[in-house]
Amino acid sequence: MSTAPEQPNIPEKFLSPYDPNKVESRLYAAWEDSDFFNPDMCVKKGITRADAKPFSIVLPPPNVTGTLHLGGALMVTIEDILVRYQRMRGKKTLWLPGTDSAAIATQTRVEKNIQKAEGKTRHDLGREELLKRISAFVEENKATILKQFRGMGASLDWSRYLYTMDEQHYRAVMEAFIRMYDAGLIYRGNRIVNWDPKGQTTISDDEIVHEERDAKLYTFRYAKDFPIPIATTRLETKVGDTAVAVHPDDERYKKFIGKEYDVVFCDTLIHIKIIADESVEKDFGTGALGVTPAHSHIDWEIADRHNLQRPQVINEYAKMMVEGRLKGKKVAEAREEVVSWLKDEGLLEKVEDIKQNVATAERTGAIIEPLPKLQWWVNVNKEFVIPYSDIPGIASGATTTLKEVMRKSVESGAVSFVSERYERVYYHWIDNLRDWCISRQIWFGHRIPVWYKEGEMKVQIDSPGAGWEQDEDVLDTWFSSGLWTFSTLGWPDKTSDLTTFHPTDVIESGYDILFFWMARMILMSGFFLGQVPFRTIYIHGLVRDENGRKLSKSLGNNIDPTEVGAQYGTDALRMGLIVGNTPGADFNFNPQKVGAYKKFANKLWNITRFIFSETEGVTVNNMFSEFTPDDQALTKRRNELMTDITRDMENYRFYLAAEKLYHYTWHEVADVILEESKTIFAGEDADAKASRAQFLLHTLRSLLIALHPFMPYVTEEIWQDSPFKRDERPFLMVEQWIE
RNA sequence: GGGCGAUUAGCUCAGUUGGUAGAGCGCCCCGUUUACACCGGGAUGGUCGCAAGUUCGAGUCUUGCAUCGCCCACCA
Repeated sequence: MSTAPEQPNIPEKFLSPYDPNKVESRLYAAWEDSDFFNPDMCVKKGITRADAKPFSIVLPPPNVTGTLHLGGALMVTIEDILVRYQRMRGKKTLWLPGTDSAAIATQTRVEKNIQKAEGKTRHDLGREELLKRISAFVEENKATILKQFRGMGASLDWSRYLYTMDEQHYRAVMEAFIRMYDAGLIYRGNRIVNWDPKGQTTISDDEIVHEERDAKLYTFRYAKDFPIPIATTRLETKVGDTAVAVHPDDERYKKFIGKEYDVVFCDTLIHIKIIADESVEKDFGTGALGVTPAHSHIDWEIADRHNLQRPQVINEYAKMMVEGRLKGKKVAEAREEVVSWLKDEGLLEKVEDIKQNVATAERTGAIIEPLPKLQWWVNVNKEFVIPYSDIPGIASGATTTLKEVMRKSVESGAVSFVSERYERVYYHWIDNLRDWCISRQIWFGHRIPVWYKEGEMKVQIDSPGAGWEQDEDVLDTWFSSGLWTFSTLGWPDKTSDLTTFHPTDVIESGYDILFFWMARMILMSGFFLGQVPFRTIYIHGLVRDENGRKLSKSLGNNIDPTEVGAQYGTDALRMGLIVGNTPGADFNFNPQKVGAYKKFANKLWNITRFIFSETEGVTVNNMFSEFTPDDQALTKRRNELMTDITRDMENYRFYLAAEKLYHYTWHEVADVILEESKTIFAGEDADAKASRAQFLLHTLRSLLIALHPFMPYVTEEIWQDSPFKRDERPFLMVEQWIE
């Protein structure tokens, strides 16, 4: 390599193109070793004032056994930009990392592995052995995701890292269950649940996806002398009917209301009462609804109102439980059997082809069987006294409900959305919220702290003694995730972290888990602390490919952010994910764009090389006041830009700030100002030279600072060999922001 | 059935409170190899989905329409 003799003091690294691969892991290690990711250390080392305003954000914990996908890379980028910016603003900044056990997903995967390798099911292994295997699997896999987050440049405080199955979080979950139970908000009840016959567990309403399928709508009578024909798609459930509901104003059926009939339907004796219920649609089907309380949510509610029997006729394996010709048949076969029986009896009046939305389990794809089960529930409508509340509109000591807590937290503005339109979606969701089923029939997770012995029940963490059996079920993963903003800070202990950093400032996540997670955090934080969990919700959209298609392995268009980062550099990847990405909207990711930002990193590198070589021997003078009129004008323009950028940062417009900085750097500084400077430096005017030298140095310094949240690596790498570096602040990462 | 969003250059998208339309990539021409070929200069390219309204002025606000997409909802 040639080292130009006329540039003796320029650090040699600037003479060859910027190479991210030579820089990134070294710099990340240096940052991490410095302890400046930890706000306490920043205070201790004099970087942050002890009385500085705190800024905190929790990382939505990724699946501990997962790998980083592009959506995750976007999440990390946005949050790191936010955090680096706030840290440079001088705030006591905490970004708290963690990983999630992802109970169902992880257990399913381990079970599958065992099935493949050993041909055994979890029941062959037993609970204890399975949990051991899962734990080993987690240990083996968790390093990957943590390494990938580091690779993105994430300035997370690893000293506070928490895994959802760690002791600290476990205690929080147990405590939460017990306190909610004591407050009367958690109850055990035999109620209709969404049962996943494949996964053999209950799932919540939010874990259901509706799929449109072709179905047949059958119109039939229970018996020859039954007065009202009814329509249904699920003939096999009709052996579980206990009523026929009609609309109270329906002239056709008014005269039958209150009458009761005993009929033998497909070998099963059923007792049908004709009832009137407002929920029945007069114009659909025959205007009469066969009520199957045990196997339909709506019918269950009707049964509540009319005090009906609720015989269960389908079991956990989606097979018929009745005697006779349907016995033991799967639901689909049973349906065919009922059809042929109806035909034989001359009871089938009509068969129509319709489109139907079928509820399926998001994870296993199985068709959901609604059936009654003894489960644990959180009552979202029951009143309780909130001992302490910071939530506007709910006073300390007031009587309220969890639903009201969720609504008021947002309505009052205590929690606000960066994209306002999500607020209405949120209210809509709350209004339709039913009691939350929190028990799951899997083994990996937080086991319900309830003990039984001879009909007695105790709610406590440890076994009450010999002969007591613990509840078999574990808690819904979202029950524990809902505590995340404060369990990570040490709750239920009254820690100084909790006082300092809660409520957190921002939660940042994709809209796919808005309700799963964010709404539940609001619920939990409101109940346990009387606080909102965060003040601002930043929702990012789905990352798609450049043609707007979803990224998926099966489509073959999956993009591994780690590979992209290795090819173009992490800074370029971050820019490619941010520029043009509006909060809340889906985003099409274009690898070519990332290529453009790789060039940009190099451009900045070369701007540095030029400026350093032209200002050889010049001392940076922050108080310099002898600017030429031209340089005064340029300084004014630069200052205005920085003010503008700061405003964008404060308002979460990172996509704009990044683009403006890009444009200014390349097309104003490099293309115009540097070209013009060549003439000045070649000329004779010493004052103009001195002025321009100071201007260029000040400008480079500003650019590095403003670009650092977006492109942390290249800016830090330049800074480390620049005259801007100060002894008391060894990294650009902890330098002060310029407004 | 209810709600939400989108429609801007060939492609993918920005455009923050209304003030003569922007970026990346692509395409064409020219130049440069002592900051940078991970380069520079220039050119081409848009009736901002359609229609009406408010305004001195509308991509931006209002209304209607069209097309596409998403979310919610168990018409059994």
